[in-house]
Amino acid sequence: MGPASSRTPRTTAAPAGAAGAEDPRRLRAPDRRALIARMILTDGTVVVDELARSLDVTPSTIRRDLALLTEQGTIARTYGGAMSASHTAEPTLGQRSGLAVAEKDRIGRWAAARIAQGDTVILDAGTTTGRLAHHLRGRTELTVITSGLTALRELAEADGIELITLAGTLRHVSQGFVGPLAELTLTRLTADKVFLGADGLDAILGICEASLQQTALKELMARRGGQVYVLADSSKLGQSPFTAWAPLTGPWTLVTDSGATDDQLAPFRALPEVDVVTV
Amino acid sequence: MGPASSRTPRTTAAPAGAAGAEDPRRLRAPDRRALIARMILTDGTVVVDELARSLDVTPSTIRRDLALLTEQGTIARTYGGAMSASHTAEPTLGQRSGLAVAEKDRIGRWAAARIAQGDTVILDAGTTTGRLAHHLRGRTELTVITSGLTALRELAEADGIELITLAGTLRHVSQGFVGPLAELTLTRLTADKVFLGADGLDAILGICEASLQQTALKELMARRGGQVYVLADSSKLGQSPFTAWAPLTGPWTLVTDSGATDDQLAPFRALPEVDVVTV
DNA sequence: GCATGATTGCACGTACCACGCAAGACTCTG
DNA sequence: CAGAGTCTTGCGTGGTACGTGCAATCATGC
Repeated sequence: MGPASSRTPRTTAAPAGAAGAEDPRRLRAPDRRALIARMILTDGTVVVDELARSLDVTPSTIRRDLALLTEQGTIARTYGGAMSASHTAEPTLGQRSGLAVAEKDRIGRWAAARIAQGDTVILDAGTTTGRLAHHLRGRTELTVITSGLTALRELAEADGIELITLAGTLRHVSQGFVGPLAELTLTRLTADKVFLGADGLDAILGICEASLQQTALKELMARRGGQVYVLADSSKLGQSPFTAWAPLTGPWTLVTDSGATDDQLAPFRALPEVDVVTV
Repeated sequence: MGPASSRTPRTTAAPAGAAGAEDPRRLRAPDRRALIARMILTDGTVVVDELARSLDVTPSTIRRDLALLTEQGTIARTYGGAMSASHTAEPTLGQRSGLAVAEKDRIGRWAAARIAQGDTVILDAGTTTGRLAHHLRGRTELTVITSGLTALRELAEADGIELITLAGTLRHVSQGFVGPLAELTLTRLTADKVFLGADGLDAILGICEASLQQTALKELMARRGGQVYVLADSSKLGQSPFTAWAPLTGPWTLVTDSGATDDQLAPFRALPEVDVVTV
């Protein structure tokens, strides 16, 4: 069409109706974006063309807005529009959980593969067990008992999973529930498999944590489950950052990443009751 | 890597391992679709081209699969791929939280103002109590006991608040914990104030919920707290959407929005032990 | 009142998508 | 064991949405 047609359409009448009343002032950009975000949050889904019509801007502008909101993490684009996006924002979570994301994810994936249909499992609090929980989404006929808010978040929408939380007081730093109430709840439950996290791990001393509340709970968890798995990326092995310890008595399996050195693994391999797995 | 490789990749080796054995038979269509569905549920997001490569079929086939799954409601298409669609299809919490947001927020704000420093409060599950929790962020010297995941999320990072969760099984639709474990935990706790939500509210019958587990827990909560507040926007008053009821025996306070009609409020005002507040 | 920055509409090239068609694979039946 | 029917897949075509550069317009601050 007219290449010189740069005539401002700004004051032209709106395409649909409202012939007499010209638009006094449209929504400003930030307000419009906020409105779009709210529409998506409440309606769940929006369509680009409809937004363009109802807000009286071109689809290009809507696309730009949606791109902005997407980058911001509020929403997710679909083919002709956008939708709400609560649990798609992985990069933020990944960044926050910080170190060794890939390793934790590999460990979590391997552990998830150990869990069979019909199993009841206990998931400790922590980012690694959170990754494990992530890989359980979509599974069915599974009972998950957890004291971790991360795992809880991952599985909150997983309809196929029976999700049981322990009671307790929230440790904000570790996003997990601890204390007498958590232990009380555990006395009413057992599980097929237990997956424990660790701030530090020593072959003789066991699991190292920042507080006795945490170690006490881990000890109890280990006793309430059949098989015990300790998920710890290689940066944790041989470390003792704190002074509270949870000794591991029965047989258990150490799951770590392939970045672990032989020096790190040797003390664990020397133990007869410990199985060592690197992924 | 194949540049213009339109050669049938049918017999190319599988990407991982099994070098010698040529692919005897790829995944069957239903299996492939189930696998795609699970990948989307666990990973949150997939890309058409990657799926095509990893499953060794053309993008067309993947698109067809995704179209099928979309129609089935399992997933949602995005521009170059697909993502999980848990809340778009289902009228669970997403839509419900969309209703009367402003009212719920006003009610939550008012309730938050009732809570003093040093208080211990019980927060029921639900969106309205979630708003209440939202307005407690930043407060200090406060103990919050809750059975709701929404409140838990709001206060997970609130360092100043001692946050205690009840144990229990998660009801995915209401995002709250219920069951014997929740009740067990409550027997170890009391609070100064209790804030209950409601799916429906009747002056005589009490609080209406979808399950007896919920009503049983609400009853117990009411008994474990000093003052009892029921937070219910005006759309809930006089409604009985379900058949499970939690009667309210002692004195309590109804907190609703100013949209409530006199007809709705009259039955409650007639009760001597009930205080009615509109915000 | 003027300059600067943000915002918007338009145009263009690219990528993705839906549909139809024909060949191949699998299953069921006689 | 053979043949027919059904399902599935790969490819081609037309259509649509997408993202971005560019120029004009509007809002804001001095």
